[in-house]
Amino acid sequence: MALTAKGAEKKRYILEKAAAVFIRAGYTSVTMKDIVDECGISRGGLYKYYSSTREIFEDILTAGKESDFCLLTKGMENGVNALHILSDFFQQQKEEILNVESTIRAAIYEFFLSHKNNDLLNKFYTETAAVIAQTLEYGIRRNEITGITSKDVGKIANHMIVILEGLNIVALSKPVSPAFIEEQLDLFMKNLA
Amino acid sequence: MALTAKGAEKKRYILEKAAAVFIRAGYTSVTMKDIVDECGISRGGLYKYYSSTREIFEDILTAGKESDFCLLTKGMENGVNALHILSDFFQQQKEEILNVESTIRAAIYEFFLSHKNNDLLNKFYTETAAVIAQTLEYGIRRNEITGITSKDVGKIANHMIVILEGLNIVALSKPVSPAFIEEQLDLFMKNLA
Amino acid sequence: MALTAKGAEKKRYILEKAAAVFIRAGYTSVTMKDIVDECGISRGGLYKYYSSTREIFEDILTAGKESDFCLLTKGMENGVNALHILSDFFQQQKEEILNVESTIRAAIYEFFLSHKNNDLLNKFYTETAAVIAQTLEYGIRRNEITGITSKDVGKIANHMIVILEGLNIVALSKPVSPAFIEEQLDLFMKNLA
Amino acid sequence: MALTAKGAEKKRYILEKAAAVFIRAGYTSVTMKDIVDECGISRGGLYKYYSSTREIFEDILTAGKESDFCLLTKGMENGVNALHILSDFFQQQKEEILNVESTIRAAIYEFFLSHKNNDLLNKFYTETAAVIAQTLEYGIRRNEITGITSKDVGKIANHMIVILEGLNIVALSKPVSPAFIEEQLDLFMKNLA
DNA sequence: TATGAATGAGCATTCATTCAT
DNA sequence: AATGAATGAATGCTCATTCAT
Repeated sequence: MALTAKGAEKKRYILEKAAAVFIRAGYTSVTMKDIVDECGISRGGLYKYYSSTREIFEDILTAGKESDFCLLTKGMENGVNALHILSDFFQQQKEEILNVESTIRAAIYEFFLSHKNNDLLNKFYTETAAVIAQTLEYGIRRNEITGITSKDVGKIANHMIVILEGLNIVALSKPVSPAFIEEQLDLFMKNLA
Repeated sequence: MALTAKGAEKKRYILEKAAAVFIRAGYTSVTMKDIVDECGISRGGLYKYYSSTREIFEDILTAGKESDFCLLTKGMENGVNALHILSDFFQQQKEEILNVESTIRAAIYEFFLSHKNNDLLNKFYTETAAVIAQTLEYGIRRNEITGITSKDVGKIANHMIVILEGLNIVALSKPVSPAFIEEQLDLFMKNLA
Repeated sequence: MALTAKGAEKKRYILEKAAAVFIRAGYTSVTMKDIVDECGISRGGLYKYYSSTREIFEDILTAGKESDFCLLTKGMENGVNALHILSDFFQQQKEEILNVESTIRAAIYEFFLSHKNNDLLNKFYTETAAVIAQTLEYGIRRNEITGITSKDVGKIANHMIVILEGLNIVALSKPVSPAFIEEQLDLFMKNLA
Repeated sequence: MALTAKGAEKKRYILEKAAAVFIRAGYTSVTMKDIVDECGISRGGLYKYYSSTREIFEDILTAGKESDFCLLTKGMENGVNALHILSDFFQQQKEEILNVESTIRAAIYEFFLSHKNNDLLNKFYTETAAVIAQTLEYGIRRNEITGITSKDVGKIANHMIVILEGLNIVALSKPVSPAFIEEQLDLFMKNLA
């Protein structure tokens, strides 16, 4: 049965409330009841739309995707200097890492660790790497990035993902300072200059 | 009550079997029953030694510690060339990352994500960073590492941890090739030369 | 969450069935399973309303209160002769003592013995003593009770409770005859004449 | 198998330690493990002598019996004034009631309430009543007790038991003052004068 | 549609009891 | 005899899931 407009709205409402739960409590420990309570609806009402926390979480991920690297695509569309684009992107990532405790990131790791045969994270990495690579190519083309050649962009894009993931994990193990993150990102930037 | 020799042996047996379960199934989904079944003992028999999967897991972590960076300490004790030490260490890390699916690493991430106020991982990072920093100092002192000065070793040691953690996470999201890992580690090595 | 009318009815049903179990089996040995079985509902169904036998038992006590001394308050309200009121009250107590094996009294003693820091029984004694004292005052005021003065009512009211409790305990240890109880209550009555 | 002298000694040791446990924790909640721990022996060691807490408790009761009314029998043997004997007995009972929290009395009630078809308490009451009755007869014979005649001694002896039991129960529900107990016992004494 | 009471499968946990050493 | 590790039956308790209203 196709969802009516009203149904789609209800789903959005559920995702929004559920996201708050996942941010607060992580992934594994969240029960359908937790989400029912947060939404203020009935069990039956929730089950009409979703039959597991997994389904809900996957929908949250799908809905929230793109937003991460739209800074990059928008920047290229607007012809912004590649180094500025990357700098803005890093700034955004830094903010996220500093506030990692109040983002859904921990839940995402839990989710993907507890569903081994899941390639959502893999897809996300591949897509992000592609957009970063595009940005690098864009910067090389415009002579704004000179430290690397076209053949290295894949490697460097992956390096960036590796470093950002590493920073997130470390930040989840203990609060980190802005200086720590800047230092680490600077080490990456040295690859480009 | 102090454990008898026999009791200690039984504990070791339980840890070994439980580790197999955690490697196979991660952390959160593992139940006391799973471990009971794997051990081939009775419920009461397990509870005599451990009262929760958390307790068991923490004991596994404690027992398995140190082993990770003993390559570094041993190398320095034996006066090995710093670059060789690091190279060996990378080789070891590479192997672990390639086989991350059959190590307990995924369970460790799950464990630490589901017990937020836990600083085991934090401690582990701090200790590892310290040993890496020592190794870098050692290399600088011996003129084997020339690309960095003493004041950078902390930053670089942390960078290494960030990259290794990032690689592990990425490797958990999809199988990665040896080439991929080498490529990424080489980017790190460029900082030292 | 406030209970719906239906929920309140279910609770009453559970209390009724549970009371039968407590009367039959006492307090300590009763399990949630016993009550589940008696109610003919599921475990989860019971746990929705109560999470322990203790909670259930406390609700039974709360629900069943007052009834014991309403004979006294009603009598005074209706201007009945004090000695008649007491006589009726004794009659009621006698019946209860004779049938103590099929009342919840044994369970009450068990309950209160196994939860030491519980002042439900204490409260019950205090309240009962107060109503008895009121009745005695009432009788003295009306010149129906002449053997004691106002200053003795507290002592005598307590004496009554002591004797009633003693009779209950003795009756629980072996079946007693109506004559035995009458004899003992008469010894108390001699204090009033 | 008859117990050796050594076995009998071990049993006495177990009973002594177990009594401490029952005084501290009541009857129902005590497990064989609690007693094993208190005795500092092995499970097997305990099971060699006793196979349940019930058996142990019954042995404690049997061993401790007589002591309660030996004051009465001794008094008569020594030709003490009946009113003095009773006064001493009351004094003893008062002490026990005041310290009821640190005696085995609560455990006794729990024990007898949780084993309905048990006539130990009944027997105890019958025996105590008999000795009290003897003491009353003795006092009547010696013209020390004048308020009652021989035909009332049974009734009065039972009354005494009823009041003592009532006092114990009330004292278990809340700490009582010496004055409270004296007051109540005085009301009883008025029957004799 | 929406509700939330009811279900029962499944894991957690405790203890009396046994038995190889 | 004494030990205490091991057993497993029994109960506690939670949740995903269903379904009558």
